[in-house]
Amino acid sequence: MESNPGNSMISPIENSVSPPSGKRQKTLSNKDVDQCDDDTSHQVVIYKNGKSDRGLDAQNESHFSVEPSKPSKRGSAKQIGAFAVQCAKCQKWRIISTKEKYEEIRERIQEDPFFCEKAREWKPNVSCNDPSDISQDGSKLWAIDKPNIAQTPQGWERLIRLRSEGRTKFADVYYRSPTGTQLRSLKEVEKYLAEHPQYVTQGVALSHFSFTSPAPLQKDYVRKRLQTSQSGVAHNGSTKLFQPKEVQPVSWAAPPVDDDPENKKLVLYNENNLPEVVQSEPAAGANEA
DNA sequence: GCCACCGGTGGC
DNA sequence: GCCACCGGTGGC
Repeated sequence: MESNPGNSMISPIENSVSPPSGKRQKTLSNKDVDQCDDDTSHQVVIYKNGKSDRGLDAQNESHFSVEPSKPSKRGSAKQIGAFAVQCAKCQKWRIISTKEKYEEIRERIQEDPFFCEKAREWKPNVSCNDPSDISQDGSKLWAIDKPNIAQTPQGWERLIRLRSEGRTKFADVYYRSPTGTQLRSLKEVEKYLAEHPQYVTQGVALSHFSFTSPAPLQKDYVRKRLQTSQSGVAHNGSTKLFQPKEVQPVSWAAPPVDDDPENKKLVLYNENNLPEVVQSEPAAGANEA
């Protein structure tokens, strides 16, 4: 038995803001991604600088959609563009069709490793022989999600809101209750459930909630208290996209790091309006809507 | 007025 | 030192 489920999941996130006026000035350039932390192996993020998304592997983007349920009041919010999971066998990334499916997989990723075949539920003939659905080329913002996060209860929604670069935190996690109430901590959930016992009766429990947010691959996305380079890491935040080849094997995938409960999932963020996918290998069919 | 976004901080 | 929690507030 393979000692480790070693697959990770990621989810591309994109900036769904689609302001016609589009004056996004943040365009991180390629410096963003510096995946140093080799040991973490649990979080990755890629930021997409608005370049071209030429060879999009569209087939996925069409399905997924993390609809912002609300036209985002502030146009700056970045939204998750897609969710992906890494095959425990071939290490390739597969875009997961829906957020729900993603959460379902994430919840059991350790006991029930993900393999390309599983993606056939929404991508008919896919196998390990097919190219990865997305590649880490620095054109998107990536973040690794934590494993073992319970599936969001029916009727509820788990939201991840990214903060902008340079803030003190990477993202905020919220839950939206069936009645539309947004809750931002376990305490609030606890209180809410106490006030709405019907959900408890239905089986909703505190253990079904987790406010643990994904972490960015780009380590300096979040402002550090002191950016001294005390750890002689290879952290060269200058301009450079990390090289897919080199990087891939690192963190996220980390098949060998089985005991690391962390490294299981990833989330990918993207600042553009386009949903998805990087110009990875020309996957089969680029059928963009 | 509401709420998305942010920073501060107390507790671990 | 990290992160869960929460209050403040500016943009809409």
